[in-house]
Amino acid sequence: MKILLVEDETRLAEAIAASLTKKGVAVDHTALLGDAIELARQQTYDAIVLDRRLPDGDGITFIPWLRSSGVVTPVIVLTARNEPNERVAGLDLGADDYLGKPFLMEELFARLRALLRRPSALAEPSIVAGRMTVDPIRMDVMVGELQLDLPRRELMVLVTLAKRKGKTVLRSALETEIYNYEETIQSNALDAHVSRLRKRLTDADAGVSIHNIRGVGYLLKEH
Amino acid sequence: MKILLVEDETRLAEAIAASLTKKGVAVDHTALLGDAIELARQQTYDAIVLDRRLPDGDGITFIPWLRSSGVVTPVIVLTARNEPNERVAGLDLGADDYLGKPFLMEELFARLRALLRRPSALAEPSIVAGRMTVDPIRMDVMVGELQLDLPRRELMVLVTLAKRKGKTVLRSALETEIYNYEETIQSNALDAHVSRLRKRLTDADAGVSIHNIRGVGYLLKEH
DNA sequence: CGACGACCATTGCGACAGGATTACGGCGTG
DNA sequence: CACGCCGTAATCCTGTCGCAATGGTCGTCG
Repeated sequence: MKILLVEDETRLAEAIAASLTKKGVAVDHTALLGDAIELARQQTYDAIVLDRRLPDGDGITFIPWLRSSGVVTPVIVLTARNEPNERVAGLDLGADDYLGKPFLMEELFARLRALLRRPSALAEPSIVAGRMTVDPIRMDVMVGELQLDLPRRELMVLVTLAKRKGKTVLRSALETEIYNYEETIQSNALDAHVSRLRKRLTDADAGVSIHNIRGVGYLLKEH
Repeated sequence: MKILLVEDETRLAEAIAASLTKKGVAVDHTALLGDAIELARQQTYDAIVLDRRLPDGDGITFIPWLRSSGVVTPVIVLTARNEPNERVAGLDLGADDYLGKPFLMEELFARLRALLRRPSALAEPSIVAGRMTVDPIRMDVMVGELQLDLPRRELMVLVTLAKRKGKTVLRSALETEIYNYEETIQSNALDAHVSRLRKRLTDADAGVSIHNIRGVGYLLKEH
């Protein structure tokens, strides 16, 4: 899961990013509306968390722009005060949820999950593969009755592969899904994660295997 | 799928070529407008990626030349800044899309796919042949419910044959489609690929066969 | 009608690129 | 300060490719 965070208060942004990252969510962060537009143009996110007060304008103007570009990604708007009229205006413009500051990280994550669960959104029910069940929203993995806890990066790899099980996932797609634009990898870090993940999957007897398509990407198959 | 890349920044050009090649797209690359005209005259491409700033002129002048020659190949223009007025000018001259630098390879590929999907262009819906479904845009092949993973070159052979299934594809056409003008083959490499591809197709029971027309080329038939 | 030559099919080989694995060190966390 | 995670890089391993040798098939021409 990857989200775009548009927030100019550094401390808050860092807190949100840290909290979500811990849960296996990749976060692209920017403080400017202009950059946000650029990023949204370049890739698709599972959700967008948007502050209203931004240095270069009202965040809410971002939403019509998105929608007119045909982007249906759910948007959560953060606002200093939870004024009812702000709420209405925002929702009218296509925001999917509102959250007044201050708030608990837990609540933000819960609302994100809720949005992603909605059938209208890019709903993703749990994925079953082999003896394994992957919940791409809660970001957890069960093998049989037992929860398999995986390190963050390996979890992200597994979830994105599971979302397209049986189909090849481009190497580059994996990279953009798992790393944000700040952390560029300049080695085979991805391969290393896949390798370690494979080991864990066989150890846990998950009933799946990760294949490589040389020069193209990876592919999750049940066996 | 084969595209013409006109770009004089070596590093960027290499990055684009590498990225597209990985996805099974053959790339002819030139840094000069003059060479581009020459190449476009000699063969047809599925799309053209064109930088504006070139050593021997503004890339955009290429488009009217193309159009007046009756070439409808879609063109994506790369430009340093995504200025609205540049945008308008370019689109007026017949460019099909604009992409401001810097951009993600993913986006370029996505836009290429989008252009090729347009009905006006050389639209290519999935091709069904036997038990096999070939998606010439995503460059993948399904047999029944299973994805058939093929090495890059064999994949390219299969896709170009599938695009004209039931019709003979000239040997020379296959060669220019699969190799760019830098890598010339001086052996029966093509035959070897066809042979290995045949084996994989029968193994997977794809329900098609590749016939040879002596002295002319190859032909994909369902059986 | 038979034989020769051109063309094609198949397969093994060596080179090479790209992936797999793993040890190491840095870093954060409890 | 001990442990686990992560990125890096060194090493090993495997798939793919172009090539060429061999054997087969088809057409043509004497």
